[in-house]
Amino acid sequence: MPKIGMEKLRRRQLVNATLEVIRDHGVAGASVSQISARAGLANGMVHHYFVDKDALFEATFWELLKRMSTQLFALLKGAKTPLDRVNAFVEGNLSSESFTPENVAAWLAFWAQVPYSPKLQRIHNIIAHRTEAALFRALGQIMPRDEASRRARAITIFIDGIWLRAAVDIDGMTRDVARELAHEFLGRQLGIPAATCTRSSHT
Amino acid sequence: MPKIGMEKLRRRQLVNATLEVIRDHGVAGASVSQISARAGLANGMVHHYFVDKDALFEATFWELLKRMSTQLFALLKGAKTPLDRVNAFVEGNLSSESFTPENVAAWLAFWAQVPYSPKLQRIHNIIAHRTEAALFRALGQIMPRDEASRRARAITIFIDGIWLRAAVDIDGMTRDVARELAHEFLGRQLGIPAATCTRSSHT
Amino acid sequence: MPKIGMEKLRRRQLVNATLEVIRDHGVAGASVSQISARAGLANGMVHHYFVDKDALFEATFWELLKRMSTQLFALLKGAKTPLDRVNAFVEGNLSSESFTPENVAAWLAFWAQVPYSPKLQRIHNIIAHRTEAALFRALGQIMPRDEASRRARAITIFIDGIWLRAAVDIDGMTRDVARELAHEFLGRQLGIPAATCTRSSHT
Amino acid sequence: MPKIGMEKLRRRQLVNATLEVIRDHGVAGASVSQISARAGLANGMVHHYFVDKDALFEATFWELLKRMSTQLFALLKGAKTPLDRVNAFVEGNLSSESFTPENVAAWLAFWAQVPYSPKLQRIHNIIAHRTEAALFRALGQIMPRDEASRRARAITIFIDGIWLRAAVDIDGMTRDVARELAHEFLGRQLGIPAATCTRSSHT
DNA sequence: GATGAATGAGGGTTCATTCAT
DNA sequence: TATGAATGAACCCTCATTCAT
Repeated sequence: MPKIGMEKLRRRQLVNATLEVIRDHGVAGASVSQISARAGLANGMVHHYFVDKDALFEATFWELLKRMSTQLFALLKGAKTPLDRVNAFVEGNLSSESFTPENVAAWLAFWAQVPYSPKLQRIHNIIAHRTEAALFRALGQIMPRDEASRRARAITIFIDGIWLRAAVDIDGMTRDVARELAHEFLGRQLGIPAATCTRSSHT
Repeated sequence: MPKIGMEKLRRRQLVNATLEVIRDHGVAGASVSQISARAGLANGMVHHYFVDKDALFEATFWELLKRMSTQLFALLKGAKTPLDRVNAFVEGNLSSESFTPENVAAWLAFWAQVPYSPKLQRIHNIIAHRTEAALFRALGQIMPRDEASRRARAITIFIDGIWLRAAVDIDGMTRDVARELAHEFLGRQLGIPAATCTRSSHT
Repeated sequence: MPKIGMEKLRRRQLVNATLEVIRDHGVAGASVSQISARAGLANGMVHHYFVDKDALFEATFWELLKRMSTQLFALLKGAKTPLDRVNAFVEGNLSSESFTPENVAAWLAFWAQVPYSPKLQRIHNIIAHRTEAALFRALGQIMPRDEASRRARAITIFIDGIWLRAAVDIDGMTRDVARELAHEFLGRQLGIPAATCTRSSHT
Repeated sequence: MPKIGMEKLRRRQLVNATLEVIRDHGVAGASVSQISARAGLANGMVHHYFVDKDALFEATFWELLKRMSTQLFALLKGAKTPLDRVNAFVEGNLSSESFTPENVAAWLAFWAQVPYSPKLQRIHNIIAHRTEAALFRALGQIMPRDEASRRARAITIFIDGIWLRAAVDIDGMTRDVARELAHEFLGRQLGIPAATCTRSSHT
């Protein structure tokens, strides 16, 4: 009998190792040898479980987005009012599970690759659309549709900006600072004092 | 006889070629041979005028940021009122000289490298600080200092978000769309209807 | 309980798979994984039944030569006159069991390896000698010994040439063409019109 | 000024090294590192002068065929009578320049690859056709066309058989033996005593 | 100043082989 | 017996960098 159930474990190991290596050394430093070493596995294992280095990176991208959207949609589910849902959006995008140095670094790295990889582009489009749509639905209940659309866009852009900033200024852009900035921004977008919004946050 | 003035020309050629190659193939594809080929020069020229590939990239990052701030500070100079200056800030960051596919792509690429390169980090810090300070000075004339500081930060974050979006969605984020988004955002930040702000824009 | 008689079956499976893979992808493409996959077995089975990949190839070479000589010696046995035996020699070497794309491809592949593998060399020598000796004995009954020796050599060389041609020109060198060529050649070697020889062919 | 005219030299070095390595270790052992080491060059030089390992092998195949046909067509040119030309064909194919262990080994190696490489197949077809046509033209002057065609085929097959034999039995199949065999065969094909033919040989 | 030949480390990948199950 | 997970050497190839010219 062969070792069973290794696949899932190994794939997770490798994906996690990829995220760690990217965080520590950037995409340029994320070689197959570095990654497998970090995972505590032999060089060849990468190709035992992934057809390609690209496939590993793709899987890592998916994992990254799963981490983010899992949290996001969980919070969205628990939200009662439209306003709650909008707040959940911000909190989900800046939760302690999502907004980690690891995720931030990898996210930026992948983002920079998107224009040159049809595969990543596709994944990115799916997620970006899905996420913005969730926000749009929430906003659509408290304002006209086209207004909601424009505000949703602005909000996601701002949050992207926060992530971007966090990548280069990990000390200045802590999670708390990020959330404060986001909620204040949200308040202005919705015409509500920031304090009110922030109060409803949790985590 | 040594050709005088070649150095400046060659360096510019190589820097421009670097930007073009990054735009077309990403950082990963920006090899020394690709770059020198694009510049119409021999392979070895890169190391004749730069100690390193890193040095070339450094120079390219400088050039990139120079392109952006040149326009910005020119517009700032021409601005009369504080509000003009704030608008100039947005226009400068989204001018037709700055906001090109080439610059956007390279900017994101370098941004992703910043955390792993002290040199790039240093450059990035200098420029980021200088830019945000300019905005802060303008805002400081129409609101309290700490308020101005926070708003300046929010505005730069939002503009970064726009650039980021442009990098992956070059069709959806044209310069016109970008400017509209930025001015509307500005209006909310300053408590002024967007239309008013936008009207004062030029270029 | 150990399944009895598995060994023989498995070895045959693997040897056959090797021949098929070589036919389809060449020796270069005949990796252990390819072969075991083709045999419908797990990767590790090869080393369960053979010490080496080399050992598997060795066994495959034996099988190949066995296929060829089995047919040959069966036909020789049934031959009555010396001339029958000579004809049987040609027919045996070009029988429908021997002269298959699979065998031809593998035969050439192994032949090319012979000079670099003592093991294969030994096998090749044994078979080559045994085969040529059989032909020599038949010819020895109708001509002087040294004449018989030289003719035997020429005939085997010609038949090898036919196999070679078949390997690269499978369409031009069908079995029928091959047999016609061989019999005509035989006729000239024996000073007999080809037609006479050919007439005695069967299969 | 760069080192000029290196290309031709380097390519020749690499091609020769390839032939030597194939002779000594077989195709399987002809790795890029082995080849460049044998050529006294760095590993990377192969890809400086050839796009591929395949391209190097292709060039080597061409060189091989050039070596053979150069000699062949030189001899053909010097031949006066049709019979001379036929003899020249044999001598050309077994000349001391062509019929070397190096060439024999490489030729067999390439031949074994032909069925799996369209490129090699094409090259092979060109040469095979050209060579057989030369022989056919010579024979066509002393016998009916269809007869000439069949004999030409038989002769080339026999010579291929000799080369094949030489690959595995370098001691038994010296050039002298090969020539004797070929001329005797030729004699039978043309209905002329071998001695007559052989006498006209040189080198 | 300028070329591109040359180097060798490191990249991703394949593969024969071993071994725990 | 049989599996396929695991290893690590070796493969082909790319690349930044150096250097003779």
